[in-house]
Amino acid sequence: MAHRQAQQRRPSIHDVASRAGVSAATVSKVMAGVTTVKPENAQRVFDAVELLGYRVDPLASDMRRAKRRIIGAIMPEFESEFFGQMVTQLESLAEQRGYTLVAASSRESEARETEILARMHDWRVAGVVLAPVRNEHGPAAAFMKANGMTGVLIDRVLSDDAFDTVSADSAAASAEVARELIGKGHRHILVVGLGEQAATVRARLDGFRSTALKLAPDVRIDVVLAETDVEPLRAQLRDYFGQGANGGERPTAVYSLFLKGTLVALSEFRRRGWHCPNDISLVGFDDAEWMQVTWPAIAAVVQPMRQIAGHAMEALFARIEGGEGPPIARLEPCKVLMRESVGSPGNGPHSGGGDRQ
Amino acid sequence: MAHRQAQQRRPSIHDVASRAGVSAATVSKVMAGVTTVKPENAQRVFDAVELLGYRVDPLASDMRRAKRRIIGAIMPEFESEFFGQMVTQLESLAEQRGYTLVAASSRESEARETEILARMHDWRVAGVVLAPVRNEHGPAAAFMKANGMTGVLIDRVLSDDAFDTVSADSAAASAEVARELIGKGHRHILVVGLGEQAATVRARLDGFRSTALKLAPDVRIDVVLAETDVEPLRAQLRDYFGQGANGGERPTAVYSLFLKGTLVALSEFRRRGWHCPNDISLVGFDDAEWMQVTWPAIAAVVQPMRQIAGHAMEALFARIEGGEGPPIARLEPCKVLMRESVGSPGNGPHSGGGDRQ
DNA sequence: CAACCAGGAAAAATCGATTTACTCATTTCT
DNA sequence: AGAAATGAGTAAATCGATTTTTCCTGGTTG
Repeated sequence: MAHRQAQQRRPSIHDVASRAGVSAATVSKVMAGVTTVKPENAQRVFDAVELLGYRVDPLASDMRRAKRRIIGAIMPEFESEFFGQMVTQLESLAEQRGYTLVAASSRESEARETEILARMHDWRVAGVVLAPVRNEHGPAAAFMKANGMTGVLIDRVLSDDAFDTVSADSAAASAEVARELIGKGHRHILVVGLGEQAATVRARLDGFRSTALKLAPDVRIDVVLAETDVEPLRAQLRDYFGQGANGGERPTAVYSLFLKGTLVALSEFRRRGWHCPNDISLVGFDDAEWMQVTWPAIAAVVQPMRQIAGHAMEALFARIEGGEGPPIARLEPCKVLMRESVGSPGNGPHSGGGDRQ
Repeated sequence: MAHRQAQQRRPSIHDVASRAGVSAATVSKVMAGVTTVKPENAQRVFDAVELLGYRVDPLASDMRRAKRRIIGAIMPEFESEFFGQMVTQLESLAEQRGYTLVAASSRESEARETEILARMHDWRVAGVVLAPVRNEHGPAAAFMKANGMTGVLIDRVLSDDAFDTVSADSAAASAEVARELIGKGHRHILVVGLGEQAATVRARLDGFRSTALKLAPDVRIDVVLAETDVEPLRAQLRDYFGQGANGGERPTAVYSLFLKGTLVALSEFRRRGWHCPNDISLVGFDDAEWMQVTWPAIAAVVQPMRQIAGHAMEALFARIEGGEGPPIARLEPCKVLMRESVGSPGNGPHSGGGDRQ
């Protein structure tokens, strides 16, 4: 597949040693930057390294250490902007410290999560950044505990008695969304969510509800929560709106607790010919690039991805380097971007069916 | 960080061997499924493995092989649906064959691409799936050749003299887009693209242009291509439309050759208050989930992600297992989804400025 | 009965580094 | 001056497997 010459075995530390006329141990020291090597010998090693194109084999190098310079990252998915950026960021941070990031997708399955973790344990990774499918009480975190693994939990977690956690301050952000919606005059709001078990769903729901009720005790908050998958949620939402249309009662705003919910809500509005914000307002947790170019632009809660990634890695490396002390639970503040999809109720023509296009 | 008991060293093959009263070599054979072991001894090994919770250390296991059971994947980014799905899929396929996938993002930089490749070479990966930033003629592919690495090139490539390639049939898809747009009556079309050097950009442009000209020799095709980044493209597009507005001439349709271009086009339409498809039609290369829930739904070319991933891995493993023969260039057919963002020119009110919302 | 063969398992070499223990020289200190 | 400390370097052990080589034990064969 390439030049035969290039095919031959890569030079090992011994090749360099013999070329430089020193022992392998000396070469190892030079490569590690130890200063107790005679400059003359160091130079000969450098020359040999240059000549042979020698590079340390990280795998062999890691063999002797109990913890290898590998960080594992487990995300529920790679397909969304949020987790895509997260992996990119984590990779970059790991790399800065000379570690290799091995990322895996649990594909929203707790079973897979534990499998992947077991495999990472086999690799004797130095640490793991786990974004659990549900929350900090799942089998994955238990596995990590039982096996004495070092790790940080992020995103769908609140706090844990064994691991540091870093997540967005969902409750505060949701409270702000409530303030905005109540402030605009909404008194009948639907909250849409997926995965009742996800730590963040409850935080978001509670944060929203408590603030909304405090500001407007007469507010009506309906909740549609699906357990596991998006399609059931779509069906539930269809039912919900079907009933509401019959009774004549319809919420004037929808708050979706997660990205796919925003998509489902939008597609349901579409189906019924409702337009934002005239017929109904919409805010979603999680921002995406497309949300600012559509008509209307979709209001969204922006998670501080970089802060989450940064603090997660900081906490992780502190533990890897032996940091003691009780686990720390961090909450990073979000930004709420109010865009055109939010208006005041009754401010536009309340169309019953599609009329545009 | 966990039970002290769990903290202790993991059992090695020797621990199993002594527990089972056999040699390490025998344990190794049992683990590898070699049949020349007395059933009685095999059973004792199994028992010891069970008792100690032994698992093979993949790193140590890979030490002696020239090629390790690791596949490297280098993508230009992780943030888009396309590459996110690609990584997920590749990971799954690698895993099926007992390999670990190590993914890295080149962040659209050729320099980083080569750095990552060098690091993967250090790891002595068995093979690499490279989605190059530009095309198959970059420094990364050259590095792979020079170092005798095994690999497959995907996505922004056409064919190569050293590596198998797998990509979407951009030209054919673009031809179909041309047929659709010409068929709807469009005779002034703007094509928007990024990265003139990307193999696919030229293929898409040529495929579109040749078919459009064949069907309607009088068609006017304008092209706005930015070299490297999205922001310059936005500026160029702004200029383009600014001039067109002065001359009174404006394209009736836009074909974006890549996802971000579709976003830029949409946001430019937004800025000018143009609506799809009444004021202008839009088709983009690359589909995304949100495109079918917006108003209008955005027409898009869907890349056969699973096929690309599947054939890439097939080709890669064939080479890893020593497959010979000239490199194969595969083109996978795309699907074109014509959605509401495409209409016939002059079919709706040609608004000069925003009038809705 | 010696020679040969085969099955099964153990011993030893290997992969490519790091780290420990030890050896000489020099210095430094008492 | 003699002991202790320091500097610079090497041989060998080690990490945890795999693979090659060697060895042993019966059984068969000439």
